[in-house]
Amino acid sequence: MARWEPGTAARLQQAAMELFTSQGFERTTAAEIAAACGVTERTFFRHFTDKRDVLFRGQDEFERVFVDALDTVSPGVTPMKAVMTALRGGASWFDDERRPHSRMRQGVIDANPPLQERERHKLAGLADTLAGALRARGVPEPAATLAAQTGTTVFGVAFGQWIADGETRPLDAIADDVLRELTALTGEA
Amino acid sequence: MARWEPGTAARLQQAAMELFTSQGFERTTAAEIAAACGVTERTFFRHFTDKRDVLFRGQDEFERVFVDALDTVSPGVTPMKAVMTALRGGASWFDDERRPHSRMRQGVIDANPPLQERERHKLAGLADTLAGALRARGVPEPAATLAAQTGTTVFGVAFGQWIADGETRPLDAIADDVLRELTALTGEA
DNA sequence: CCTAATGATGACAGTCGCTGACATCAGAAT
DNA sequence: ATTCTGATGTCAGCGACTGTCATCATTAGG
Repeated sequence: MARWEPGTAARLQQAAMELFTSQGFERTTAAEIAAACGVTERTFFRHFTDKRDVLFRGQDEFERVFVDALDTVSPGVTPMKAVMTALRGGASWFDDERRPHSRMRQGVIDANPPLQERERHKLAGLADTLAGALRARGVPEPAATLAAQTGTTVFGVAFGQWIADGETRPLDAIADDVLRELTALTGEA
Repeated sequence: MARWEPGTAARLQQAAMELFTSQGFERTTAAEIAAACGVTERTFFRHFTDKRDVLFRGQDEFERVFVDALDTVSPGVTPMKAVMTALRGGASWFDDERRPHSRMRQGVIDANPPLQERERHKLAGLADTLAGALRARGVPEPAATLAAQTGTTVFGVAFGQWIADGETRPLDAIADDVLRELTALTGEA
């Protein structure tokens, strides 16, 4: 038997979610989250780089799903098609079982500006990662950045729809629709 | 004659730019910036909501240039064309005289992750504002958000090119080129 | 000309986010 | 049995940021 309960990080994440939900992000201290798990504030900051990070861990793994999907695409495919394949790969990570949790999580983020700022930063980081992967495939700039950013835009809009009340379609299907809409929009200009 | 030197906020911004440039963002304290202008730390935080804000003030005015340009567009124009008009309006704000200052400023931001995060947040805020203006014009969702976000993507890429070394073309011309590239990309998918 | 309202600032205490340094101690490795 | 490892506790401390009250030159009003 271990000296400490395992999964401290996961328990801290869950405690943070509950506390942020019940009393808000600003009015929840890191020490409070830690105490809820029976550890000290110092331990909290050993698991997470800052207070916002507690809701965004696992993103690295999340990014890898996108990149792995992109790597399966044969070299000749156009950048946007490659990005859309990456998106569908990432979308598969958000299966129907995950939808309720994603809804709650997004509720917390939407209610707290500092968390929105972090989320946008993470999404931008995904775009940077995808752009780098495209450049590694030989896509020149600015096409690589444009395709990657456009892809994350599509993903973000589709995700917002996916967690909307009453929505039941899978994320990848929504993303396809959103891309069609965007293609129509740019085609008009 | 005024009791205090006027333009305290502007002097704080300039002092902050110099200190961030010479010794970095993290290793510059708010008290230090304030002292460089002969005021107290408390006064610094009366002018700026937080330390990062000192480099991002004036954005509200900056956003209005975009929206004002959008408002000049006649109602029947397609969303993307309307957004591109807004972009050209915003681009006119960055005239050639402003380019050296923008280059320095971007250098500081690129060197400091916390500032990058704030910049992305501000750019996202511009997208939200534009999307709202589009909805006010009768553009439905998700077209409004897509057009607005795509527009800011184009603007961001064009801006990055505009401040690149040796670049001399005006921002609006670059933005037009970037949009053409993006249209070509989406047309392939 | 006197007086009161204004408004940017100083002074100060305090909370909280976050870090560095060192000690602790159960279990794994040797 | 001893050493090593690694997650944790403890503690001191800095810096970001806020609430509160006092100050005082300027300005508006009488």
